[in-house]
Amino acid sequence: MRVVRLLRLRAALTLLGEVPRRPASRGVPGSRRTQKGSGARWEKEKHEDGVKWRQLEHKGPYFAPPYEPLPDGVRFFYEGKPVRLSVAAEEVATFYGRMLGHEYTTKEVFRKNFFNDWRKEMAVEEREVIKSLDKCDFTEIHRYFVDKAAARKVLSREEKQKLKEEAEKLQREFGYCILDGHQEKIGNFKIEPPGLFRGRGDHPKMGMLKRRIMPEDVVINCSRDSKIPEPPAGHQWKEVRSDNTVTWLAAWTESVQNSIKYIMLNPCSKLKGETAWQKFETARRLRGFVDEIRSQYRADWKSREMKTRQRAVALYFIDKLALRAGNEKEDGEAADTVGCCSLRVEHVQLHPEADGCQHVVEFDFLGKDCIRYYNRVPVEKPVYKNLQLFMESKGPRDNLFDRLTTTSLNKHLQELMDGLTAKVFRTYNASITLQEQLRALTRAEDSIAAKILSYNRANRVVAILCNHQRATPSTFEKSMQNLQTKIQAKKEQVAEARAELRRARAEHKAQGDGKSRSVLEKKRRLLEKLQEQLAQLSVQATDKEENKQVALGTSKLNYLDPRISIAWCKRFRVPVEKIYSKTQRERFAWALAMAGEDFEF
DNA sequence: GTGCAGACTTGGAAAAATGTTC
DNA sequence: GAACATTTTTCCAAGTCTGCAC
Repeated sequence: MRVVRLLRLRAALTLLGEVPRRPASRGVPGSRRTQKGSGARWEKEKHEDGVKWRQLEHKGPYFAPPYEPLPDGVRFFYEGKPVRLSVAAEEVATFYGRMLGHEYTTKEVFRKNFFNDWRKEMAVEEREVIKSLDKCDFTEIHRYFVDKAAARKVLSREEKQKLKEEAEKLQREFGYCILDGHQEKIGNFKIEPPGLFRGRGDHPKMGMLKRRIMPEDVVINCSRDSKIPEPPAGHQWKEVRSDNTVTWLAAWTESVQNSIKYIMLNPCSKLKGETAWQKFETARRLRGFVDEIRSQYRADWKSREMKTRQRAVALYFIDKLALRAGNEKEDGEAADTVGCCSLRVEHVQLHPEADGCQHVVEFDFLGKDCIRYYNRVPVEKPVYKNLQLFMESKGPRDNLFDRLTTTSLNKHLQELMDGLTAKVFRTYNASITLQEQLRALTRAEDSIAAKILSYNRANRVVAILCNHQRATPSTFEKSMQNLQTKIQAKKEQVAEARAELRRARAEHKAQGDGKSRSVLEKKRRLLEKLQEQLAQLSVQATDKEENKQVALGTSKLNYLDPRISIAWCKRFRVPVEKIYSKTQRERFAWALAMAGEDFEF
């Protein structure tokens, strides 16, 4: 079902993609064209190459509170008998216990990894006893956490207020830093608490123990002359360094994948805002190059070199289908997912004819986060022929583009345009699509609600292009039904109001006095109001249905140049709060400061 | 080229906050 | 003002891409 829906929406998208593109109007960061008001905060500050700051001062990260042992009444059972666990073993048991209702705990890999790591935390005697997860009973632990969550929900107003104030205090104390003389918000000032690793899809490491991070694991980054953050009492930092070519404040190595995690600034900070702005400027710059790049890769489909042909076909997919680059992954370390360059023969099927089109390529693979990408696309004949060639005498597990890597692809792109990489195409195509869609869908005479539907639809076209999917919300059916009930009720009200208006009209005709006239006017206004409400409700229903399995957030936050949306709001008199929430407006402060209603991507 | 570490962006799910209805 | 629905924010996993060593 989902696949069919996406396919249909994609077909519509392809059609709209045929609309001729308007010539680029190029704006340079800081140029008059793109700016309105001073935007001074967003003038690029002159740091030499690679330097991110002159001054960085902060309080260090906030650590998860120490483990609180379970109360005596909450027991763990093994083979039906209560077993008292050591604190270390109990803590890890609670990580599993609190997840009992979750699907993860039904997965064999998760269970196996958890049990394996749990046993490492046990004392020798515990290990002697606890030998099989199937004989473990965590239900009391689970219930304890469920009750605890429920108790939090029913706290009194005062108690809730107190908790809120405590959180705010924490935010004030650890949530900000000073960067080059300005106070900036930190994105994630809390060190990740210990728990069980929740890898997505068929992740081979799911269920493994994510160790508790101690100050001794943490590297602090701050300026030499600043007040060095105090480690928690009785502890010390792994290292304190002063590296102003990076933006992170603190870092540690996570125990499951052995990768580095960072404390970084919030997206509303100047530093993050500037990089986002730069990213969109690079994508805008691509507008001026894209025609030539397209003609070049088309020419390269006929190259004598296999490597060049593969690169040209891959680039075509990246451009046309907004596929990700697809870096190589170590097998066994993560779920088996692919992007463009790592596609295997088994991920594509060639159809000489399908859906009434010639040369159809069927893609079916798991992309980032194990989200399935399924698409059937008619391609140009040389692409089709090349794919046949690339697949010749290969097994299903072989790489489709065996002569291509993301590094070589990006090296090539860099030669075509300064700063160009595979991902820029995603940004470029997402933003240009939003702009085109808004132009095609918005009508100036529409109501605000209808304009917002148009905006969401434009946003949705982009999300579908980028394959941003979500699980259907669990409450979807029910809430849809509620909405339908509401619509039905409103329809009845409208019918009733219409009848009343008819009666009032007759009454006025008969009486012809001022009183009946004012009644008539009142009835007319009522009908209008109800009709408007009905229209709004049905718009809501349409939007909801179309959005069932599409996630709009990622494209909105990462791929769509906010200046396009802001300009649209200004042009069509839609309050920007209808499009961006408070945090989103803070994140896009740079764009709000500079985009006028005539901004063009 | 290839492998790896590091730094940063992008991603959906889950939790929390807020709004609506009875 | 409780119960439920919806929206917003937080969380942290999973990508991209660069630079360096060999």
